[in-house]
Amino acid sequence: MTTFIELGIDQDMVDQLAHKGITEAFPIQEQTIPLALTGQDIIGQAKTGTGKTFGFGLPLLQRIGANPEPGVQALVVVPTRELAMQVFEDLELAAKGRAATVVPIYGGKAYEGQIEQLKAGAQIVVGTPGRLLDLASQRVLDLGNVREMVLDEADKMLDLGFLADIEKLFSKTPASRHTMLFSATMPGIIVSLARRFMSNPIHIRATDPDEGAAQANIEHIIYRAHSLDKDEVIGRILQAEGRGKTVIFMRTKRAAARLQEELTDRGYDAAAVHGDLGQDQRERAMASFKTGKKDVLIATEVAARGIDVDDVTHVINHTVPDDDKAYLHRVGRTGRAGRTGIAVTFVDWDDMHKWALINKALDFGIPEPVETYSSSPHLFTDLNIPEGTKGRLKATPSEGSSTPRRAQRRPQP
DNA sequence: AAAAAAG
Repeated sequence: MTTFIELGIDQDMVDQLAHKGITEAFPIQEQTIPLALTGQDIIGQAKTGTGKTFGFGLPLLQRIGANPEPGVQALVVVPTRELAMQVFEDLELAAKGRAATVVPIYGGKAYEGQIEQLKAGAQIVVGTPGRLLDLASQRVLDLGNVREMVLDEADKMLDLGFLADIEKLFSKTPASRHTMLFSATMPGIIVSLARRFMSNPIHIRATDPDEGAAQANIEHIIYRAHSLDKDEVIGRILQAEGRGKTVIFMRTKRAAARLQEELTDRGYDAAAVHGDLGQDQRERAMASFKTGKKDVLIATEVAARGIDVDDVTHVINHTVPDDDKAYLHRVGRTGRAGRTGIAVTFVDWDDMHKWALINKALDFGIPEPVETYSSSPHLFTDLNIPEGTKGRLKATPSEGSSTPRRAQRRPQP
């Protein structure tokens, strides 16, 4: 085991982490922190839930120093507002004993408070591209003195939807800056593209090369969906013994809103987060899920990346995600920090090909879908969820019934 | 094609 002290992190930050029970460095942290401290540009790749945030966050904070001059010197860019909040909170925790201040900058919020914090001299900014550029063009955010720049979920940030904004942000910072890119997924084409913004980057992969792309501690269960009632199966999963928090991913905002209504009707108090909601609603939903006030979160792709919630035991893909990367990020909301998790994916008839591509890319080795599959070693048939298998799923009296069963509220622990 | 990200 390696301690953060051994990696070169200052005692005050180590103490703050220790208060939260974080004492041992993850492999990605062991590998990136010493290099990042020297100013080496880094592309850091490690599986979901294995400590990437502190892998860049600790060296970033340390290089900014405990008593930096006022003014923005570090910029962390992320793809969603909720992830901005979360990374902000992580950095703020580590920097608690320092004069350096961290500020979250993202849309959907009043400008006033953000502008005030910047004017007050905040040194470290965590934000989403739109609002960052907005404030930069208003001359409220000066990126001319940025020494440290990070793209979290870097492959997403360099994807078509974000690339133009990211280029603008880079162009407003000094070329001499220290640059770090982190993600669980880093396609070769993105790595090549990334070099344009970096100087002699080292690509660090904290993964066993022959281990496969998926998290080993997540069990993948694949249901052929065209002959089953998804609501029925979801109802059973929500009653599964030992179920903790559950995230249900939907393809569209409308579908997410509809399922929330449906589950509410059936007695499940589910939170929902998607882009049709106001920012205050989004934040309330995330908060109630994090605290456990609600243990089901219905989400669009907005919650697929980076979001770190303790005790998420199940992820349900209501439809097949776009590609293998999207699949990995979504299911990576469970099985974090060494825990185990279960990922259930419904494959509609129209999505069979999409699933086959994901199956191939991730090397799951699940045969061509004929019935219903689990990644291993269990082979399931439609709706025939084996009773007592690993105690994961509870058989229900309505099995085989054609009328949708009214789900019962799960007994509170 | 949808979602995300400024308003």
